[in-house]
Amino acid sequence: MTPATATSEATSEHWESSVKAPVDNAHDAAWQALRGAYHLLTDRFEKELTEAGLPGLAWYDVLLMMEKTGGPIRPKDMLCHVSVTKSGLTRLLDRIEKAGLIERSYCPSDRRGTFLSITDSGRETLENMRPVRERVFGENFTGVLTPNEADEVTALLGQVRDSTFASLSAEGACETE
Amino acid sequence: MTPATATSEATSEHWESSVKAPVDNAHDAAWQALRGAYHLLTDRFEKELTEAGLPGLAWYDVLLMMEKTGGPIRPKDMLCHVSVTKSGLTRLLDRIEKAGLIERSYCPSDRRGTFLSITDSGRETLENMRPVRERVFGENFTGVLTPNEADEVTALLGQVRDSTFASLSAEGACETE
DNA sequence: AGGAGATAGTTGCCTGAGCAACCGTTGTGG
DNA sequence: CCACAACGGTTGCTCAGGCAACTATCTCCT
Repeated sequence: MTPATATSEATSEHWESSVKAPVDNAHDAAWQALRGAYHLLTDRFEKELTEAGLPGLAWYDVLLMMEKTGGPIRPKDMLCHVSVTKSGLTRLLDRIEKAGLIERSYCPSDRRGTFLSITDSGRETLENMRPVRERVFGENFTGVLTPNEADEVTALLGQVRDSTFASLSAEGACETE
Repeated sequence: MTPATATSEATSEHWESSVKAPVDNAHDAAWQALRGAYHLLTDRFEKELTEAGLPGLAWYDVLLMMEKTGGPIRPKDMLCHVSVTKSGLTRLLDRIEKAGLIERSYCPSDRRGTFLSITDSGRETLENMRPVRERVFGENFTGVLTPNEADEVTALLGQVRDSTFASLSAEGACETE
């Protein structure tokens, strides 16, 4: 993640005591739960993606996004959805392109820009990852929260997200336009 | 971390039909909210810590933990609370020690081990970070969620966390080869 | 007691990513 | 039409962090 990324050593047993770490108030407990849920789940997902042949979570995000949009997409429009800087994105795309999962081409409407398209190989790879996603999230997320509970999470954390996003935007952190 | 408010109108001009790709179900929305809330909040916190003079979030975690435990603590007992590997921790502690915020000494009961203690300078630094923490979390977490809502978050995400933790722990038996 | 493992911590090597400087392009005001 | 700012993307530099190998110690089992 940020640097919240793949770890094989730092998972499992290391989280044990953190799981039951005593907290002094409701908000701390909520933060602990949020943090733990996020880290454990992404760690597991990334780990299983890697085992299935996809180097990292960011690759999955990129491929998924490109499949969703359907047509060519430009790096600058990806920046809001992937949590890397633009230089990081350039190199991430370098790697993914080198692996043959996406292609770069010239953007006709803006000669500064680049068009990215997913290749057949990329689509296939993404398809291969679907069961992984379904397994992991099915076991630890979809299967754990009822749809109503999921809606609650969305409502509660959506507030946090939007509030924080507003704070950050006010400081000029991440312009999404 | 896909802020719902983010817009990519540059692309929608070309691909308006497919770009929106709204989240298809309750669980995806919940995951998006979780991810967004976590990333945005930690990014903001880390950024403000840095501005206040503390290089990173991990430094804060380490100092906070050392203050909480009071006495000397060993690196291995820290691994559960900081999400880094042991080698990463070694070097993180190197840096923090070099900055004079903690001290290493020999562990009398186990000659392999190390004792870590927080210095006065470290305590002071941590103290200086408290207002930062209170401001950020006050604005974007504590102030956004009522105590009852925080409890809900704890209950819901606690399930996810524990379930995922269980899956990871049982990884030895459950292989995907 | 003694040897086979496990454990705590450190280190070498390498990759991934942020920052800042840069280049070519686009857009804007005069 | 031109000068100049803003933008999209890439690259050099640097650093944090993971993995694997290593050392020194401890633990357990016979």
